[in-house]
Amino acid sequence: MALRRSGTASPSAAGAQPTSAARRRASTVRKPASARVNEDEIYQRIYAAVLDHRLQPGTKLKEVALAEVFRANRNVIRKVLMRLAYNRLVALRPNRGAVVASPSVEESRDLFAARRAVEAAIVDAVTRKIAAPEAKALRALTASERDAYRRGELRKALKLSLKFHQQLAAIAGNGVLGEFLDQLIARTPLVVLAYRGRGTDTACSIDQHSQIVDAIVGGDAAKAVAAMTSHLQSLEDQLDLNDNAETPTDLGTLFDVDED
Amino acid sequence: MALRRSGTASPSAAGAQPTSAARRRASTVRKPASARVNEDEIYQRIYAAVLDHRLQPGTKLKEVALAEVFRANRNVIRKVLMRLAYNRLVALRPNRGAVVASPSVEESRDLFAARRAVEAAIVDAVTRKIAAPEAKALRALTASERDAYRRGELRKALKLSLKFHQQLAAIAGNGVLGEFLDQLIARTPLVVLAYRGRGTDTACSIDQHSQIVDAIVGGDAAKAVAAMTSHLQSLEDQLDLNDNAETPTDLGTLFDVDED
DNA sequence: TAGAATTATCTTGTCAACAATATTTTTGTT
DNA sequence: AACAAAAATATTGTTGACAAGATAATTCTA
Repeated sequence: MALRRSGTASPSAAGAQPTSAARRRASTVRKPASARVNEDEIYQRIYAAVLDHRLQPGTKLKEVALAEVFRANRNVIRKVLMRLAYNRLVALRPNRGAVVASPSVEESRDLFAARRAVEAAIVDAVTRKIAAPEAKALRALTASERDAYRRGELRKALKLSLKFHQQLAAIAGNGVLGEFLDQLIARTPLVVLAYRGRGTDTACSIDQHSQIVDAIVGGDAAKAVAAMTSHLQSLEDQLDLNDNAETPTDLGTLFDVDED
Repeated sequence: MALRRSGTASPSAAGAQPTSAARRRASTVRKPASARVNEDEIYQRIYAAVLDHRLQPGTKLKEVALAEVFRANRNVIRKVLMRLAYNRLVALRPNRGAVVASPSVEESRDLFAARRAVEAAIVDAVTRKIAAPEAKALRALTASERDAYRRGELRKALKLSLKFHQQLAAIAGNGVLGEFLDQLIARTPLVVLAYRGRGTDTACSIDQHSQIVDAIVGGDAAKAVAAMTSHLQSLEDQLDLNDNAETPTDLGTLFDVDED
């Protein structure tokens, strides 16, 4: 039997085996199928929402609600939630659904300790194998990072800061450590968000990045590792242990999906 | 006291209760639905099959076949495959299904390098915070490990060897690093299997474990880290770069599910 | 007969209904 | 009125069917 490429024909004309009671929704409202969002975009959207503080820790992420918002199937939502759970951005409780993760103090400390371990190894490897063009690229990266910060483009500066760490991992060339760093980077913002002190800003990190590059191009692996370690330590030191108030957000029109 | 994480680090739902309505299949299949395997067990079963060389790298893992073998739904199989893919034991190609992963030489090297980085950090932390009872437990572990090896119980010895590394992670108390180690440990056997030289055995590792413990209880962090690093290095050095022949196995009665 | 295009089959991806569990609301008792 | 039990609702988990895509087989042409 040939497969018909008949697009999205409505299955109302299925006269052969209408055994199921699926036709109850046959005459229901038909949304003009505006913007169907695919899996990766849903992931990014929810992730960004968590990072933008629009979804606070503890917020329940109900499958049907998300499915309706993104015009996606519940199956897709479920997959996305599993991915988010894998990165510890949401907690998946059996039979009780998903909630935005609220990392504990201990977990936060562990996270930074892990970053120190992983990024120390990365910097060590980079120092041993870096070539001239790569060093130049690192310099350019820190330069544009500083530039963005001076212009007040904090969002861009933060993005470039992330890219700096990822670029180091790329130069190191260890795929496994690179994956680990990706995981750590994905989890870090939630921790920072949960425990940041009021007066915190990311100013200092830029100079520290430059110092790391200096040590790397200088060929001093121990110094480079130390620079990276203290950099991450200073980031952790900016964190606080105050109460994290929970004000459960409604996720109705939270995502700016064009809802007609 | 050992803080014990859940066996394999996985964000998936753990509580699968067999309270399902299995009676509905009474008329469909002639045989009375013998052994329905739950998600975790399926994971372990496939994982063991990969490690036991019954499923060679490159073997396609078809969803329906697995579902029939394990008397499970395709959805469950899919979830298991996602977990396996997350641990890089299978490769998940879009629209083309899952195959048992065949780690490259480069990936294998990266894996061991990552293990050195992660376990170095673990050993360092252990050395700084270890207490008397924990040290005693480590001693006992290496002792029983040596015992098992001398008795020729290689399987048990290998298991205890794994436990040694995990025990260190537990003592270190860093959950994030512990998760990473779990991932690395899960991936290691496949690499060893793919690239092991013929004359390789795990004899030497036992003495090295003792040396690591010696350095730890001696309070010499640098020495302990060096011992762990060289231990892992020696494991990697036993690997080979020969051709890995692929003889695709049929997964028919490969799993010893009681198929009546 | 070899190779390419087409058809057929197989496999994964998507979907909506159904079942089971958790949560909320209501009702009854003290 | 407050607490507890029970019903009602809501949410997650599971299942089978259908659609889309990929692989294998076949046919057609040179």
